[in-house]
Amino acid sequence: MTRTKRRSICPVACALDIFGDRWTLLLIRDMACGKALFKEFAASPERIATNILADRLERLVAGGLAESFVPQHGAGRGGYRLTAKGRSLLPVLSSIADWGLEHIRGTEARLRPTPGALSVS
Amino acid sequence: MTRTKRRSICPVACALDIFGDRWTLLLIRDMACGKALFKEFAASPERIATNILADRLERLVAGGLAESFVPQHGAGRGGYRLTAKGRSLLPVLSSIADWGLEHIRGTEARLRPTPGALSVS
DNA sequence: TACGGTGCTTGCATTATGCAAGTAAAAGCA
DNA sequence: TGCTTTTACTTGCATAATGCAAGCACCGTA
Repeated sequence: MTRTKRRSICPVACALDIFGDRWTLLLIRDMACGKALFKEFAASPERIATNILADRLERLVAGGLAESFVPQHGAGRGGYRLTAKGRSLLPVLSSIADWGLEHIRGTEARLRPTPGALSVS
Repeated sequence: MTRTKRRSICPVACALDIFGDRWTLLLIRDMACGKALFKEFAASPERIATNILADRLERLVAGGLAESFVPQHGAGRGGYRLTAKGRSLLPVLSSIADWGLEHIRGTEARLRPTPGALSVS
């Protein structure tokens, strides 16, 4: 995916150029659930490859959907978190989860958005 | 994408294995807008390659999201149309369109679902 | 029966993905 | 302080997906 020139003026087509792949929305999901560290994303059950993970984190930051942060008081590692724009994707995520739960046998809603991860810290 | 074995029990991950690419939801969009013929999909502004189009139509049918049909009275060509399962993706499509319209500059809602294409003919 | 349009398939180059391994820096521990 | 472990990536390479251009068979029309 080159993702440089837009394919049309359709909001769906343009949106899919941003998150129309198998991993991006899963990272948004993880961040919405409070995950922030590289190793936490890598430990998700889907087992994203680390090179893809690094690539997607970079794209998310470049696209303004996520941002990297370092803790103010120097304690612990930094990480990635959703921006307001990234959080605005939660209705999309929710509608997809609803569809999956209803139409794909064997799926379960394990991960739930954590209020803490969604508030502006 | 092998799409054979599921990555996890997460409804989002499983759903993305079905339509998590840059083309599938655009075909759902086109069908929802009343398009049915190969050439109509191929003529959409995003200009999907014909081999990808054939592949996606096959996957949509295999996944039960669309079905091919031939007109009863022999007049005209056949085509593809959404099944009930395919139509159930419209809320997902709608939430993505809403997000795109709000967050991607220059996008416009040109295509609108046609009631005729969504009714059980 | 020639002809154009439609619905594909095929070949090939480019790009994305997946897997395994490697590496530099930070964190933890003695 | 020095050593080890963990973390956050990067790199190399094989495989799969995508994109582009042709080609080809079938149908309807003339």
